[in-house]
Amino acid sequence: MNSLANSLSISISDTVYLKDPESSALGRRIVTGSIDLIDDLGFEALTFRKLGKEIGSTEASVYRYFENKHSLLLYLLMWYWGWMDYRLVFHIANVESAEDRLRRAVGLLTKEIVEDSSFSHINEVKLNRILVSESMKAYLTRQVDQDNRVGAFAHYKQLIDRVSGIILEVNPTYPYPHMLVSTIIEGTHLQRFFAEHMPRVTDNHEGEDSVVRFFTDMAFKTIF
Amino acid sequence: MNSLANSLSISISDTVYLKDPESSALGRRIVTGSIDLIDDLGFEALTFRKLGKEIGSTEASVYRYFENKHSLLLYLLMWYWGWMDYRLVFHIANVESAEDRLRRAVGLLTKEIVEDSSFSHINEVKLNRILVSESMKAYLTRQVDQDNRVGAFAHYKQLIDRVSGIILEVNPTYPYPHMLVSTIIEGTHLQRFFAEHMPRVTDNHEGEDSVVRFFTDMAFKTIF
DNA sequence: CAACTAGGATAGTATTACTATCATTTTTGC
DNA sequence: GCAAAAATGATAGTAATACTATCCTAGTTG
Repeated sequence: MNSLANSLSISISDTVYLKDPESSALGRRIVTGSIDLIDDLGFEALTFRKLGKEIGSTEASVYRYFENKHSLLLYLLMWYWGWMDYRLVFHIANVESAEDRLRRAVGLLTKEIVEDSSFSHINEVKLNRILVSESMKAYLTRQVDQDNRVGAFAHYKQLIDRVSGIILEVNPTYPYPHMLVSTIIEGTHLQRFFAEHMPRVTDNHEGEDSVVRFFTDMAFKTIF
Repeated sequence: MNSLANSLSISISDTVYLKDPESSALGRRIVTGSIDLIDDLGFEALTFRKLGKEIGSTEASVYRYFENKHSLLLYLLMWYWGWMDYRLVFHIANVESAEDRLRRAVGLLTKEIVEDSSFSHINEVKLNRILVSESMKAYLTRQVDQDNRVGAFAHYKQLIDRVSGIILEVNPTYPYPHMLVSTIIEGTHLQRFFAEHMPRVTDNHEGEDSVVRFFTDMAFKTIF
């Protein structure tokens, strides 16, 4: 997977950045550094001043790449969903049975990412953790319609569409495939957050990944 | 329901406020005004300066009731979940069959609130809208453990426990009742948000409330 | 080698999130 | 009905944040 991945890049709408961070070493340091800092301090506590310092650059330079930290977060999420969609395509390639493909897809969406593929300057383990606690803040804003219009959620929607398509292959009459998939995706993040911070509103059984189990079981029971 | 409700108040942990807003006219205006303003502008754009102005008071006075706007949001959410829990208890009282109780509970958790019961200075329709777009921001923070420790999520957890209990009555061996209930609650908010802003990741069929249908169907298929 | 570009250094502005102080009004206890 | 206490208003001040602007220097490109 490594060598292929090296020659492959995830397309990000140029509306979320001022200058493509892939186009320079500084840009890549901004992305890498922002992931480290958000993972460390949380998105709210991130400032471009701190980020500049972290990567041995300045506030002003960071502003040349991203309009503000909201756009930077959109960039990271867009990368993540593009990456997930790409992983999904590989993960279900050449699997004959639609049911098997669905099972694999749900597994991919719900499993925690514990290993950095290190195929880029982006640490996917950290980015996955950021998704859990920060991704909802990216769309639960007053700007969501505008962000949506310029394509910030394109990969996210595409991924959901792709899995919905598999659901419809398994049962063409199931009426809520998109709702089911978006519930699984966001529900996974939420349950992982709860497991860590509010265990009383979730369930965690030893010897299994309860999040994967719950959502897989739920999906297969629901669609029939 | 009105007269009973008048003599009944929802208990809010005194750790989320500096001075009980129920204890004075100004306090109640702060609460009412904050709901109006958050509904209008969004939580992010709320400032205590604006809120003071809105209610014909001052920034400093608002600060005498709440340490900051995060605490104010916790207060509103705590009230909401206390109110929902209270409604739930009435809604399922004297219903014999556990399955019926569960059906009613899921209905209550997933239906939109369209009518202000006007049994207090709190507008429940607006508050419900605030829940949809802002509630997750209240716990997806770095402070969540501290907020949790001082009881900010007590009503929320109690409500989830209550519904989980009904699920276990219906099927005592179902292993993920809390996960299911919290998924339904938060999933409802998310799907309502998506319906308005990102329709491609949800499903909405005419002539029905698809959110209620989806989650009810999902719950009953899942627990067996 | 001239011109352009990227990035660094620094300073400045408006807004925000408070905190402090003091005057005034309202409430309460007697 | 009055003195003491509490609540609120008015105003000012501070530190941090989220930018914007300017200017300088080091590459890089043609």
